[in-house]
Amino acid sequence: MTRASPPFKRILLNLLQVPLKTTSFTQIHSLLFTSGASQELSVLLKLAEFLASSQTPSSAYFTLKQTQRLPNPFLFNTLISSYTQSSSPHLAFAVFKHMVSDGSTPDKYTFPLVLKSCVRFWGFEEARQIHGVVAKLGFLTDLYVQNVLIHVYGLCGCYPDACIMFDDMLVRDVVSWTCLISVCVKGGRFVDALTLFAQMDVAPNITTIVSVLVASGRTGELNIGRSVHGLLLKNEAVLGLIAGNALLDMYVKCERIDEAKRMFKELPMKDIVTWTSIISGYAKCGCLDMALEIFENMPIKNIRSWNALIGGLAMHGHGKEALGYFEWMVRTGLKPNDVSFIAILSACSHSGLVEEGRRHFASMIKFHDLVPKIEHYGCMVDLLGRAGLVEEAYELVKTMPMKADVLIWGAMLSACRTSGKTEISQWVRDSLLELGPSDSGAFVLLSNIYATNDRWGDISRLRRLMRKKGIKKEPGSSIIELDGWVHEFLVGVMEHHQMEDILMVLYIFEKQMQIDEQ
DNA sequence: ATAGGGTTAG
Repeated sequence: MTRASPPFKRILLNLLQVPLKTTSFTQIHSLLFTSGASQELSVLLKLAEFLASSQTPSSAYFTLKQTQRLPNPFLFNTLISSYTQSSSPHLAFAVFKHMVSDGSTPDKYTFPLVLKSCVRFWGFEEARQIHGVVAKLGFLTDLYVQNVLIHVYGLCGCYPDACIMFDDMLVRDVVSWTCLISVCVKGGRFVDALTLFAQMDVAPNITTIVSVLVASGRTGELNIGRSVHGLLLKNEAVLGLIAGNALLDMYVKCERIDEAKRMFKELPMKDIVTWTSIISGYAKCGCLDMALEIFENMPIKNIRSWNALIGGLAMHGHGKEALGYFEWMVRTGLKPNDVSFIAILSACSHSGLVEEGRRHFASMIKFHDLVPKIEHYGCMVDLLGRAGLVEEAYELVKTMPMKADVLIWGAMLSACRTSGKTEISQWVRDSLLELGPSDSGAFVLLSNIYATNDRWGDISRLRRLMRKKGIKKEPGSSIIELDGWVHEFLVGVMEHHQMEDILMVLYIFEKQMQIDEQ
């Protein structure tokens, strides 16, 4: 018998569906060979998936290898992709290592699959090694491989490498551009994302547009967001869930609640993301009643929906209510995350609830298994500072496990201003200066903090300080030299000519956009 | 058989 009979094949496939004990697996395994089913591709693919769910990479690898006279990359690729989707994605890399050291040559499909696993386990070093193998085996010119390398490097915290990949490419397609743009967005480089979009020389598709909408929202570039919206309308794009949500959230982030409301009404599909987004919109503009109403009518609520509501209450000084909803959320069995704690700590801070703030901060570690990040320390410093407890804030900054950043120093500085503790205040100023010229971005941030608080005196003092320290950048802007011309870019604001570039791109691609969303 | 997208806090 060279081929398995159809019923037998079906039985095997069904057996491979369920988790098995080792003994029954051994029996199936021998049946595979004696029946000839090991020649059936569909059975082998199921076998690969099954192995990934139950065996170590090396035993899975060698089992699959046994089924073939020559190593078959296709089967190993399936194994890699199954491990990538599992809860232990780094095992995909282990399979890859076996392939390479065992002489089973990877093919062009292997690299994107194994690189994708690196994104899931933050494997920058592994990605580099794979990159080396890619180069050695001559796959560096493969567009898929190049694109996924941009993506992996960008998401594993190595943005410069992603840029190098992108710059070195001779041919870039829409995915190449979209990869880099989305990497920028994920890393908070929103202006860079928009600048890249303005330089695109291929038509964007809906995936590109989604990233651009996020970037427009986060930079508050309503004009770009609106133009992108216009482009979608002109293309008669049927908005899918993701694009619709991105558009809605762009209006929310640009604080255009009326437009967001209209979008919300018109969206053909809504899910938990849509609801959360509109709540945060109502969160933000002070329409707490509307936010509450939507929240209560939501069919499903996740941690982000609760955080949006609690954060909104906190933002508008309803500290007690925010805490109430927090307790309620915990009672429903949802686990608060780090953002939940930023929301309630800032609620305590704005409402002067010192004792509650201290208690919740302590409970993060004790009861919720969370490690406070610098933002949480920042909230606490702010809370203590506002309550006039400068000494305690000072102790906290001294004992916290990480280096203080400019926001912490900013909170300390305002605490000192009202307390008159000159000794601590001097220490804060000295520490701030130690951040040094490399941290000129920090000064810009600080000057923004001052600016929003109408503290222009502080700003001019800060500028003097920066000049004295040899920090060249003026706060609030950065200078870039291009083709011998010096352009000054305002922080967080697009330059006029950049804006025009983007509108031009939108115009050019008006009729070329590939609407690939159903 | 391989690549890219949305929501929370400050």
